[in-house]
Amino acid sequence: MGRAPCCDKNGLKKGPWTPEEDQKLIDYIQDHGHGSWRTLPKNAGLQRCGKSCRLRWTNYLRPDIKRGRFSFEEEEIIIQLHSVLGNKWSAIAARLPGRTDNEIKNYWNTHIRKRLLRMGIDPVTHSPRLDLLDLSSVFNSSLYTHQSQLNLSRLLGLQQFVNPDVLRIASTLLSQQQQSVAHQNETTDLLLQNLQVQNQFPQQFVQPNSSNIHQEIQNNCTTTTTTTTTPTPCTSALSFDPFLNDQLVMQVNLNQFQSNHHNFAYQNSNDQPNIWQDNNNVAALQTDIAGSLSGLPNLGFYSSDQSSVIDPSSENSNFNNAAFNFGALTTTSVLSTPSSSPTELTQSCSTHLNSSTTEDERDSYCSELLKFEIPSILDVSDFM
DNA sequence: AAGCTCGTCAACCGCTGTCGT
DNA sequence: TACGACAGCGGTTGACGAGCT
Repeated sequence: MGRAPCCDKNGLKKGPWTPEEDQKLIDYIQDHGHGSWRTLPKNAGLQRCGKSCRLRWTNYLRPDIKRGRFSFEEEEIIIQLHSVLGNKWSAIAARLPGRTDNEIKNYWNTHIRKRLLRMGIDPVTHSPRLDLLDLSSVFNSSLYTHQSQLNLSRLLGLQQFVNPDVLRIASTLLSQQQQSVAHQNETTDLLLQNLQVQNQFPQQFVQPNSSNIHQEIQNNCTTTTTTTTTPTPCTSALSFDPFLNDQLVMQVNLNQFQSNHHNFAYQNSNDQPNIWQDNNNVAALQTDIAGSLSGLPNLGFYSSDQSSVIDPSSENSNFNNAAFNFGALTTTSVLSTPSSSPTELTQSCSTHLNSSTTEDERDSYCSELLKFEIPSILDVSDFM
C-alpha cells in the first residue's frame, strides 16, 4: 500500500472547512503566497495538512475561480477535450479558465457522462456504444470467414443498416491487402506531424500558460496505435474538432480504422494471418479513400426499415451530420468525413441553445440531433 | 411527517512523477 | 543510481439537500 494518510498524524483536522479556516488560509496566501504547502498550515495557524490546504485553495478559495453552472460552450469544450485527452482533468481544466479539475471531473461524472449514456454514446470512446450495436463482431466475423476475400454476401447483409458506401470502403481496404508494407510508425508519424500543427487548434485551447496539448495528444495517440485494448480517444476527438482540416481528420480516422481492425484481429485469431496487420494498406489508401468519402453526398444511417432512413434532404443539415456520424461510426467507430463531424453537431446545439438553457432543454435538443435508429432486429433492451 | 432514494460536490486517499541530495 | 520529500493527479467517498413515496 501507499504511504499513510497525511492527516492521520498530529491530530490534524479533516472534513469540511470552516469559514474561519478559510479566512486564515486566504489571509496567509495573500500575504505570503503558498510557498511550501507542507509548512503552510503551521505558519498560517491551521490544524490541517498541507495537502488539504492546497486542495482547499485550488478548488475553492482561489480568487480566479469561476463559480456557477457551466455554460453550454464550456460543456462543449469539455466534451471535445475529454475526447482528446481522456480523464486528464487537470489538462482539461487548464484550458477552461476559472474552472478546476475537481469541478470539471464532478460535472463530467454527474452531468455529461450520464447525458452521453442516455444518448447511447460511450463516454469513454465518444462513439456510439458497440455493446448496443454489436456490428463490430458481425463485421469481424465476415472479414475472417474468408481472410483474403471479403465475404460480400455477409457484408451485404449489413446493408440493411449500414450505408453501402462504407462497406465499399471496407472492401477497398481488403482488396489492397497484398500491397507493399511500410512500417506502422510512418503512419503514426504522419498523424503526429499533422496533430502538431498548432494553428489547427482553437486559440482557447492553446493558452500560453497551459501545458503542451500536442504532447498530450501525442501521448494518447501513441498509446492508441500501440495497444489493442485501450479505448481510443483520438479519432472521435478529432472528428469532433471543427478546427482540424479535412485531411487531418481523415488521416486520424484512418489511423483509428487501422487500430480498430488490429483489435478485431487479435480478438478473433491468434494464428491466422492478419489482413489488418498490413498497416500501410491504410496509409497507402488514405488518398483513395479520402476521395471516396469526400464524394459521398451523405452517409446516412440506415435502419433495418429502409423507409425510416434519415432523410438526407432535411433542412436541418446538422441532423444529416448526426445521421452520418452514427452511421459511419457504427461499423468501426471511424470513417467520418470532414463535413460530418460531431462537433458541428454540438456547435449546432450551441447555436440554438444559449448559456441560460436548462439542462433538460440541452438534453432534449441534442438528443434529437444525436438520435439514431437501432435496428429492430437488434434488441438492445436487455443491455439498457 | 417520515423514510427512502438519488444527485451533487467538497474533500479525502492512494498513487505517480519530479526534484534534490 | 537510489532514495526520500513533495506536489499534483485521478478515483472514490460521504455529507447534505431535494424530491419522491
